[in-house]
Amino acid sequence: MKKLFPLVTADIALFTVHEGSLRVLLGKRANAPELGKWALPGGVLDPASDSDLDDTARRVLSSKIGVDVAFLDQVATFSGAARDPRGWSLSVLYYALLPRDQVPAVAGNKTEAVEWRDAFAPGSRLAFDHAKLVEAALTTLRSKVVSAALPLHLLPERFTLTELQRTCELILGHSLDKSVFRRRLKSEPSIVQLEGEFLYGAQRPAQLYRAAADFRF
Amino acid sequence: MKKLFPLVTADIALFTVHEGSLRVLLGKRANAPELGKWALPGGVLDPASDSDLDDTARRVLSSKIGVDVAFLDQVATFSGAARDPRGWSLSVLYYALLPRDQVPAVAGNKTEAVEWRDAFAPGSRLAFDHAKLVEAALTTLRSKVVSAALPLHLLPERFTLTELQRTCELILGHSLDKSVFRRRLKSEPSIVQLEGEFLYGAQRPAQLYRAAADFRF
DNA sequence: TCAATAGTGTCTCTTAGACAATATTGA
DNA sequence: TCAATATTGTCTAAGAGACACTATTGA
Repeated sequence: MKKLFPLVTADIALFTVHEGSLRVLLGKRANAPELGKWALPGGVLDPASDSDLDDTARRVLSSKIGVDVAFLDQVATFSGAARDPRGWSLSVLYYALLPRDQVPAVAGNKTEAVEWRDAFAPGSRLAFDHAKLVEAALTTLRSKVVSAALPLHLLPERFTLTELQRTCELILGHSLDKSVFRRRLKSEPSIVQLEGEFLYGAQRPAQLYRAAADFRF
Repeated sequence: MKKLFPLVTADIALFTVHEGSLRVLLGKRANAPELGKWALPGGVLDPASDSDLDDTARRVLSSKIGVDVAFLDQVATFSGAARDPRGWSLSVLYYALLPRDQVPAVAGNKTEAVEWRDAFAPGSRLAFDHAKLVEAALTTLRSKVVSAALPLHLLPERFTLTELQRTCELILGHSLDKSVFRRRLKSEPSIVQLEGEFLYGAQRPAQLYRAAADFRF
């Protein structure tokens, strides 16, 4: 007998920047089906406790991964009879961004096996259709970088323009012109200069910035 | 007792151009809840016959409205416990485009009450959260017009550049410069000039064009 | 001829892109 | 001083926007 209801889940592509590359978090599946394969973190909707699917996604990240992300948004919905051996399933895919200085929090927390994989090459044999999901999340992420200040969500609270540029470059996959990049930021209200605060290194100090107070997206 | 499974539906914002404005199709609800209110066409997923949710959407359009659309794409997914009095529900919202010369086919077919409403003012008291859904579909539609040749799906097979421009203007809600518009189309491979074919009216004849054979988007 | 719309040309201004030049630190 | 990176400036070319101009039909 066929099931009358689909399995409804929220899956999350959690991105961060780690060791100089854009990463996505994968977990090793501890249950059948696809036991032992790597998959995006996700969980089944619980109508009793989730007021909507965003809730489901946040609950999964909080309980399974141990992080509460500031930024979470939908990518698309994947559905069908063929994508999960248990039968008809529907996954709403989210993408979330974790500031790179919060990466250690993830590694420490859990006994379950999780890995930060290179987002552009997350591995060849992911569970279910998750290779496709990663691809889709990456496309959405990229499309947002062009116009918006989205990558602020991947940076620490205080950052330099060079750091912001590097982050954009990592996501886009190609280098940007320093001069052009800075010129555009001049008219970007979501980026605020921290008057008199600098990052000191082995060279000329770099001006520090922060996201505007009302910065949301 | 709470339900353990959400109600999964596909809702469709079917757009067309009619009498000089952008329209969206609404149907009068014939069942409770929200009986008598106007809503986007939609239907419950049938796992037995739908291979994925796109299938559900196409089935709804075909059976309830009587059209098979060429273009159908996702907008976003709306979910939660509060949006439908029957309980936890999840709707994947699609938008579809109907060429304006196929509008009569819809009107004729059905005994159920359907109306082509102005997409920017579909009415104040739509069923459920459908006013929000229309808004979201409209935003997506607009965002696609800027860069792409999407409005081709709203035009007859053969069309003039002025017709194409008017259609873009209807969607965007503001007028476009003729010269700029045509200049951009010069480098648009999805639009093909029909050599020697013209539309004759009460003035200078207009060159006819068609969408490129491989045009999908 | 005129009205009406199709289609083209031209000017300016903004901005992207490339790249050079300058500035400021620690070593 | 030099190495390294931050920050700014300059030139050019492409494109957007505004708007004027020409073209071609039916009445």
